Amino acid sequence: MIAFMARAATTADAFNAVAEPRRRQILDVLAGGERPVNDLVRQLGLAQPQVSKHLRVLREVGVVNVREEGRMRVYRLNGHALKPIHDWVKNYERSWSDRFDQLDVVLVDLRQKEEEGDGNDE
Amino acid sequence: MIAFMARAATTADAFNAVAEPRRRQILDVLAGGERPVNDLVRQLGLAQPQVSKHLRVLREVGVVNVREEGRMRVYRLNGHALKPIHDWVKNYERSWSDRFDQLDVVLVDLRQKEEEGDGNDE
DNA sequence: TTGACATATTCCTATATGGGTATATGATTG
DNA sequence: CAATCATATACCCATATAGGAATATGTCAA
Repeated sequence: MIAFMARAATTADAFNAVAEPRRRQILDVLAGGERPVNDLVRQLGLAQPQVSKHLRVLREVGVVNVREEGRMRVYRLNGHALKPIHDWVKNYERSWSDRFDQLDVVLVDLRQKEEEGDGNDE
Repeated sequence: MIAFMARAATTADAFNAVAEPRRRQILDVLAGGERPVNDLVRQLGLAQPQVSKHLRVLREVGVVNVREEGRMRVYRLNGHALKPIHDWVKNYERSWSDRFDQLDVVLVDLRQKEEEGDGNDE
C-alpha cells in the first residue's frame, strides 16, 4: 500500500538515470569505447564505490552492459536505451532550429494556397 | 560548508526538471500552445497545487515562461531551454540510427584510402 | 594457501523531493 | 466591501538518493 511517493527512482527510466551529471560523464567516456571500472575511476576522479553505484543505476535502465574479463568487469555503452530521450526532446527542436523556420515558411505557404483553392471559411 | 549532497535539485538544470514524467506531460500540453494553470489541471487530472509546483520547477530552469492575464497566469513553452538535452543525447544517435551506419561505411572507406595513400603503420 | 587486485555492497547521514491538505495572495465581480 | 475565482505557498510525511567509509566477494599471482 503505497501512500507516499517522494520522487521517482533513478532506476525508473533513462530520463532519471541520466539526470545525474556524473552518470552522463560516465556515458561520455564509454562513448569512446568499453572500459573497466578502474579506468572510469581514474578518468572521472571519483571514488570507486561511487562509480560502481552509478554503473549499477545505468545497468538497471539498460544504458550500459557488463562483460567479465578476468577479475575486472568491462562496461560498454548501449546507446539504444537513450532513444526515448532523443525521441521526446526531438519534438521540441522546432524551438531553436533554423531548419524548422524554413519548414514553417513552406507550411504557411501551402496553407495559403489551400485557402485560395476553395473558399472554405473557418 | 556543504558536507552532504543527497541528490541534485530538480531546479539544477533541464535534465533534472524533465526527469519527472508529470513535467514532461505539462510540456507536451504546452507544446500545443500557451495555457492557463487551470487548463493544465483539467487536462492532466492533477491537483492544482501539484501543477503549480511543477510549473515552478519548469520556470526556474527556464523551460516555461509566465504571462499574467487578469487573475490567471498563462504559461508558455520555451523549448530553447531543452536544447542542452538534445545536444547531449544527439551524440548517441549513432547507436540506433541507420543513417549513421551508412556514415560509418563512408568513414571506413575514407580511412582505407588514406592508409593506402601513405604507408603509415599504426 | 596467502596476499594483492578489482568491484560490488552495506551502513550512515543530510537532503531534496512529490503528493495531500490547508491557507495565503491577488484580481474580479456584485 | 464581501464573495468568488485563479494561483501560489506552507506544512507534513515517507522515500530515494549521493557521497564517504568500511567490508564483502571473487580472481589471479607467488
